[in-house]
Amino acid sequence: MADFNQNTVLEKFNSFLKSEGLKPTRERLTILDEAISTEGHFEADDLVVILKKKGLKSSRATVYRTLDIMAQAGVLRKVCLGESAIQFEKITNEPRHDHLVCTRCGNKYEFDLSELPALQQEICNRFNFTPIDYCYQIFGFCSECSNKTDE
Amino acid sequence: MADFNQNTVLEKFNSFLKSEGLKPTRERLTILDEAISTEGHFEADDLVVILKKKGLKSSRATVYRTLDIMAQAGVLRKVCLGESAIQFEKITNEPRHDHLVCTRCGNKYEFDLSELPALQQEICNRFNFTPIDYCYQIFGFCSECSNKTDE
DNA sequence: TTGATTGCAAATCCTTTGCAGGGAA
DNA sequence: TTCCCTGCAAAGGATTTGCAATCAA
Repeated sequence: MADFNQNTVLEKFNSFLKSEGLKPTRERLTILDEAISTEGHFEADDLVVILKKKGLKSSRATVYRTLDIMAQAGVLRKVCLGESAIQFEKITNEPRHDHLVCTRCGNKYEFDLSELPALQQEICNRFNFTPIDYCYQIFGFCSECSNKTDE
Repeated sequence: MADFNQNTVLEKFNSFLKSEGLKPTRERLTILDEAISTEGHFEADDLVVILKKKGLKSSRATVYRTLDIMAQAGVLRKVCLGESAIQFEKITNEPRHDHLVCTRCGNKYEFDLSELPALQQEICNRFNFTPIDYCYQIFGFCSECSNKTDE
């Protein structure tokens, strides 16, 4: 189970829906549930497949539409990890981690740069910018792949 | 004109081509030239349009293929700025800047976080990871758009 | 009832690919 | 001659959209 309060997430989602005049339909709640019980990253199509496998019908269009709403609601965030499809991950209360992405084997390694929030806030202050989210990845070769390098 | 040595870039590109057994064709050099004389970000299609406007014919396929080679050669880098198309920007010797992206109006603001390289290197050392490039953006509302916020 | 929501299929957008003709060594 | 390159058009993958039927308040 998730390491953060699912009820809080549900409330957050519901209150966002209400504030936007949207309805908490069965499809939306099912997709929310599946999305936040997924560890790590996933893309829209992964969810379509999982839901289908579980016999919970939700059209691809609805999944896309709902993921978008969840991102706006601050329940999920979009991450760019060099894949062609958009990756999503749930937003938790844990300290935010970012990723080292090996461009050779595709493996991803999480790291936690504790200094980043403060530095980031400083920049935003300077620009009078209200940060909502950020995206930070380092691309390169992981230790295994560095050794295979033939140059 | 660019604020870095174009000859160096040309040499870099040419030597990459040679090392890969590729030819410095007229099309490739034209595309290189146009790409590195573009300030800021652009996407593949922008270049197609510009080249067409200048009467320099280059098919869309060749532009895509060449931009990819340039990225491999370390002449351009791909940036993810929340657009649907891949954005490119030239790699210069100037200190690397990153972006604040306003998700409301789409404006982008450059910032320079001087502490980042050292922190990043520290992380890479810890993972024995060889960094090639990174991607860092902060999304939110710019000062103008914050004021318009209706919530 | 009324407006929001869904699923489907078609449409779009960005990017890649297959292939035949053209070009440089 | 032998590869490498190009342009074209078709294919591809991800995402969005139009619309009629359906659902929730």
